[in-house]
Amino acid sequence: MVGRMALRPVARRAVPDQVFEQLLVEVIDGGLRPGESLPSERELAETLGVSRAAVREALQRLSQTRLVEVRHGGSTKVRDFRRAAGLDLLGSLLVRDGSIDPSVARSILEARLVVGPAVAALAAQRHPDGIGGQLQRAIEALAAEPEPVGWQLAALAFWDVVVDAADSIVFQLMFNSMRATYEPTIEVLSALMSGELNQLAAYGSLADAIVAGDADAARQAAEKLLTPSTNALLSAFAELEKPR
Amino acid sequence: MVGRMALRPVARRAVPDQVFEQLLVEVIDGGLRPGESLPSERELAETLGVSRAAVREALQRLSQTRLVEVRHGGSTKVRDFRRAAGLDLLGSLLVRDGSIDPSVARSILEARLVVGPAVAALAAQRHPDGIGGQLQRAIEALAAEPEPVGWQLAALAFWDVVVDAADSIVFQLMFNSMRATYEPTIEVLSALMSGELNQLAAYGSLADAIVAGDADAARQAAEKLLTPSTNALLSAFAELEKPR
DNA sequence: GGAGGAAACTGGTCAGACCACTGGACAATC
DNA sequence: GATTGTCCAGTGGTCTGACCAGTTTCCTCC
Repeated sequence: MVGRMALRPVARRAVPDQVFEQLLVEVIDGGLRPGESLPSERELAETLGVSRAAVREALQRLSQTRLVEVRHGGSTKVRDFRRAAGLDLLGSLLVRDGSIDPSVARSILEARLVVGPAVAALAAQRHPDGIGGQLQRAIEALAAEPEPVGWQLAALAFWDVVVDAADSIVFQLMFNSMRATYEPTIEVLSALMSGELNQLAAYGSLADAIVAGDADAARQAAEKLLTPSTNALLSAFAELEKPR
Repeated sequence: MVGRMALRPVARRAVPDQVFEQLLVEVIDGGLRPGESLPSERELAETLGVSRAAVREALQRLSQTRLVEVRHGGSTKVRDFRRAAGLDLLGSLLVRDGSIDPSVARSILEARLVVGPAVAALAAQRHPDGIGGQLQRAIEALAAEPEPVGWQLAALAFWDVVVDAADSIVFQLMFNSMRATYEPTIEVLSALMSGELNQLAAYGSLADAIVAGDADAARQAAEKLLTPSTNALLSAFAELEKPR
């Protein structure tokens, strides 16, 4: 029975995870430049004091993320992640050394402002059966949520319904990638956004437009919903980004 | 020295790749349903006649793709890939049994029509130094290209310049994911699009708008550039998608 | 100088062992 | 009777060391 001892779960990270992260940082921060060869697996294993299997696992993950290129018999080479990596790398780029990279955050907000309204319009265009009830329930959950973090999660759940209604696998997967990027930072960001987002009415308008099947209205409602928080955060991050 | 014998390189796929693909298909096609448990690694290894290391590598790749959830001590469970997987799964969804899934292709075209103009607008808004020359060279390469496949590659190179100019890491990574999805199918799709895309002038207008820094004009030029091929392919795929 | 080929790399795969964790069965306790 | 604690079988995590399969290097031989 723990009282107010403020105990945190012990972070017990897997060995290949640690190797992966070390190499990831090297690649992203430019310690290993594109075209450069990595040390051999045996060498890395010895250097890091882990088994070759662990190194292999890490390298293979880097390979799947398209950060390196592994060739049987040859040496493993670093790729240019800006030209090769997929959207799933975004999380690693957003959070660095435990803090948020403002330029990446800016980019995320920009993209959200483009994609959100488009998805809303598609959802309205298709407005599948039952969407009204789902949106209703999502909004009720939103209204009932006192905590900022819970509010963010409820907002994600709302958008989840919208994305699902849009019936577009690409936007669905994009949304998944974005959520995977966003969720780990939710504690930090929800604090910044807490004052901005209590605009239940805007969610209502968006839901109405989707149910009505009015694509243009849905697009506009989504823009209206996203613009305030986007601008607020954008200017906050622009401030941080100054020493560029 | 091989003459015209039409010999193809022997496909010598790595063992973990084959295991990965088998499990991937099971998950995507629903042979393994979300929440369901996979057989243990030892069991899979025996069933498939490979070492446990190979199975582990495949499972770990599935895990990174968020298709399964691996828990130390517990069993590995299938996730709902539609709700969890990232944009990098798109390639596996687009091409199935060697043929293209029309509903996925439709979704890609929709997304392209949304994101392309937005990226063009951003590129115009920022219009970095030297962008004019880069666009010029990309267009020249396009003009000089006789083959459909090479034309598609040159078009990708053009967009590469645009995306780079937009200075948005999110759109850059999205573009990378899309390109990774598209490139393997380029032989098939370039044939479908060959008649549609010889609109060099549209590329010119887009480049002009970007160089001029006119975001709205760039957005419109991009729409004008993408709309014809989008509609052509969309209706072609809609035809295929009928028996839904 | 060029072609061929050995040798010393590299990554790929396997086998088997042992560690660390989970979850359920079961006994001890209240 | 419900709760707590313990144990144990099964699962994934890691290591070792060996061998296979490609690449690259470089040296020999023509």
